[in-house]
Amino acid sequence: MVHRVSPARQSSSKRPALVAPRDEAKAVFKRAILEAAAVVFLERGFHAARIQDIAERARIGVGTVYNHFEQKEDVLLALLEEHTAALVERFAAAPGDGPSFGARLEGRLGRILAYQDAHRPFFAVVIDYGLIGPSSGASAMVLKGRRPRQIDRLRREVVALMAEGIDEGVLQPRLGPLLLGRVLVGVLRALTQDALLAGEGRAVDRAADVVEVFMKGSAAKRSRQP
Amino acid sequence: MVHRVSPARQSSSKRPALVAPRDEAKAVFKRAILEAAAVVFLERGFHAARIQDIAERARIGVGTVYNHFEQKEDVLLALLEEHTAALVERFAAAPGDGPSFGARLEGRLGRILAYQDAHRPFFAVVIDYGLIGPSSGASAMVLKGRRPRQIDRLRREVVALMAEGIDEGVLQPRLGPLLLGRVLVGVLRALTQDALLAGEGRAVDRAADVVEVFMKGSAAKRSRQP
Amino acid sequence: MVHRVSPARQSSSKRPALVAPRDEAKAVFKRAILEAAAVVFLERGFHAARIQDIAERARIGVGTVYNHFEQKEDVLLALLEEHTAALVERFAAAPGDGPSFGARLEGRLGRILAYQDAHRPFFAVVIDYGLIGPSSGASAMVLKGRRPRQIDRLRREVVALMAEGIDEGVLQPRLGPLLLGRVLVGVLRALTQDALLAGEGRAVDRAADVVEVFMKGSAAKRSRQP
Amino acid sequence: MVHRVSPARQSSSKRPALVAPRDEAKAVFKRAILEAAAVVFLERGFHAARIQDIAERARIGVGTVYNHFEQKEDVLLALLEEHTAALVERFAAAPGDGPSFGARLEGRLGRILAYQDAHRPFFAVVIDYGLIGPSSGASAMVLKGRRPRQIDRLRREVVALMAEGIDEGVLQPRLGPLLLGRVLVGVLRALTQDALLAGEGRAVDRAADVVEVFMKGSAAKRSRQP
DNA sequence: AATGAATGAGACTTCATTCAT
DNA sequence: TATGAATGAAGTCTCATTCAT
Repeated sequence: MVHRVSPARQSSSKRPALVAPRDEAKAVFKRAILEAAAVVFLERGFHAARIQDIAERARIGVGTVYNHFEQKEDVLLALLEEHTAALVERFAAAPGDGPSFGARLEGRLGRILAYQDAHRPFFAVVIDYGLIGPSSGASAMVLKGRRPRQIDRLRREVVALMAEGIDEGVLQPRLGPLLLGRVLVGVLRALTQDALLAGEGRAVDRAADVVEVFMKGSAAKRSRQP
Repeated sequence: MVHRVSPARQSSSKRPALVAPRDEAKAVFKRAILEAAAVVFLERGFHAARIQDIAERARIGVGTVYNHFEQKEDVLLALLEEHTAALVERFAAAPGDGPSFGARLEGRLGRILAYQDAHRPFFAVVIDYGLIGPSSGASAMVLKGRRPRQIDRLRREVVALMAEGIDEGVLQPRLGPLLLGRVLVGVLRALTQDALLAGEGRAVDRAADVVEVFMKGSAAKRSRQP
Repeated sequence: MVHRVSPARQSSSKRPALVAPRDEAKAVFKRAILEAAAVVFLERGFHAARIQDIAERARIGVGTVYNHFEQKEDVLLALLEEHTAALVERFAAAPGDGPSFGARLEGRLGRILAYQDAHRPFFAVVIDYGLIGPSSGASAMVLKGRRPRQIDRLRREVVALMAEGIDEGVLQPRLGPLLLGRVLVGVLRALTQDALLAGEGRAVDRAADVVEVFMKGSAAKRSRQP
Repeated sequence: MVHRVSPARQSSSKRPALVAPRDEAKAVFKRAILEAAAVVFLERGFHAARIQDIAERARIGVGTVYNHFEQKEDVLLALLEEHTAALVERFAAAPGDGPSFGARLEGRLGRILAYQDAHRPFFAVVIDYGLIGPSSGASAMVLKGRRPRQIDRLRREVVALMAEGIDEGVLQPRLGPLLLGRVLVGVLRALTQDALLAGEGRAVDRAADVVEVFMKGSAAKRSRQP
């Protein structure tokens, strides 16, 4: 019966001590749980993932997980919310993104993919459960009625960007922004997923490919992009 | 203890009575189970799907499922194999498919999507577990070591077609046939999935869109498509 | 779906046609079931023995078993009753058995062991469930409240014989007839069981050993046997 | 959902507090499970014994049984191993056992029977499954391939002792040590089993009877024991 | 009458969740 | 507060029994 003081920290906290030590410790545990959960959910899926698997990977006890989350479902939800919030942030337009739609898209996607590289296990989970909507009935079932707030935001951002593209005459209007968003995610998934699974290469290096395939594929008929 | 003579038949058998009654009955039950299973797997995912759900939807007893399949896993496997075999058949080149790569692709995809319209619940399952490979760790986990034969075949066919496209100079070689295959499936999924979930429209009507988006998106640099 | 006319007969009926053919056929099935059941009960025990195992070994359908016996338990009961009746018959005193207690015992046991050789699988079952009483709580549980009539008779016969031995001054009175009966069965089991399991040798050849060991072991203190 | 602190303790622990409390608690539960299991296996046999029966008798939850044993089968195995180890210990020759074979045998058996009195339910189980080998096909089936180590040891000890008796000229060589061992166990079982089932008397008081019956029954022809 | 597929009660086993330490 | 053993609800699977053929 080992009483560990703190969970395993692969990336130890580099946060300035602005937080009360107690809360910081709390945050450390929460982070460790979520990191472990991302890996386990990815490897086994939500249902096959046992709380014990998560606890073991986080090097903490099962009971501790329940000190931070009410139910298993909440771990997934927290995972989605936390990281999706980060994605929303990165997907926002940035000053240096260039004027053309393609350049803007590449900038935004690039930041997302950089984040993906830093948090691979999570990303696979988020693609499955959110991003543009649950990718399967199974995923939807796990979330039951709950609509994670950040995921909704991210989806709206993606759709809004697609609408921009249509308005600017670069994306073909026929498919509509929602479907275009799905196509974008489909291409993204296709081109970055194997890297994820195989564990080689960087997703961010595929940003240009994703943009090119998506843009050409979804270009408006007489697309003239300078 | 009610002894039902036959399971629910949503689409009653239109087969001529060329088969021995007993064997026919057996086939009827098996089919009913697989049809029910496709729906339940789609709605809840493999893990959350209870044998009882499947049995209830097929209007049979729980034990009956086990008269036809050794384990729950085998139901999924049989489902994948049976329908994927049909997909392989439809994905084969057909005489009237037209000469250009695009025309051939559209013909092949069209037949697949027509099949999808006839067997919607199944298709979502096959996309998740197979088509071009398990779409998530969860899916891979369910199949454990087992590699469904037909799914392997279908994947090889898709990849081979992509290779043809590259050889003919219509698809860009940089991504390679496997990645191109993933892109195709990604686009297919994106453009037909909502129809599946919403239950409206026909997937087959999207064939042209899928082909267009994919072909343009994956076109070789100096592609000259008449 | 094969419709067999009659079950496997290892030892086909050598009975004169004194019985109505219909009843004869019925008896043939019943016998086949009991023979198969003896083997299966021996190999796996009552609980682990599936009706299907019995049916398969008898080369008949499961349903047929239920045409002859109401429940699984009744198969065991019938098995015990039928063969135990035969044992009771053979255990009865016979004219040519010799005058001394030892000679009489050897005669009686010899006939029992000869029967055992002809019906090995059954004998192991009867030792477990009856002979002198259920040999374990498990066996008693299977029989629930039911006390097979013939087994009770056999037990009474054994005990009566032991009482004779005591009365004649050859068996020591201290243990009492019931315990002596148990000792006899214990020795019998010990000396014939391995032959049963290994399948070699004849139990009947052990009769003299059983009698010798039992008689010497249970002899009255100043036993003077001519 | 009641959380009991400790299982029923019929014989509360008389151990000095030398052990860490947690480990002690663990041992308490394991012991309670094994004690309960011995009774239930005795009363109903392995197959008819439900985990729930064992849990109820131990006054613990069903799941708790699985915290201590992987499968039902392992409960039986642990039961056999633990107690058989104790039997092996007691069956070993002891300094004060007297010189003659009979005296030595009586000493050894006496210790075994004293143990039996202290652990009646278990003893019946061990006679059924082990001691000198599985007493029925059913018992052998339950153990599948597994050969409990301690039971093998005990059997070897018994056989070795029989061989000693033969070598010393007190036991008749014709039957051989294995068969003699079986006879010994058969007599033992016969003379102590009813006490077990009826719950009256002490097995240890039968030691002399067992030895006498066995020794006289299995004596070498011209046995002259000083 | 024989057959074997259908049936569902019931048993084993897993695992989310609780709570004494 | 962290811990991990205890708990029982729930799911998979088996198999005695029924009954349409």
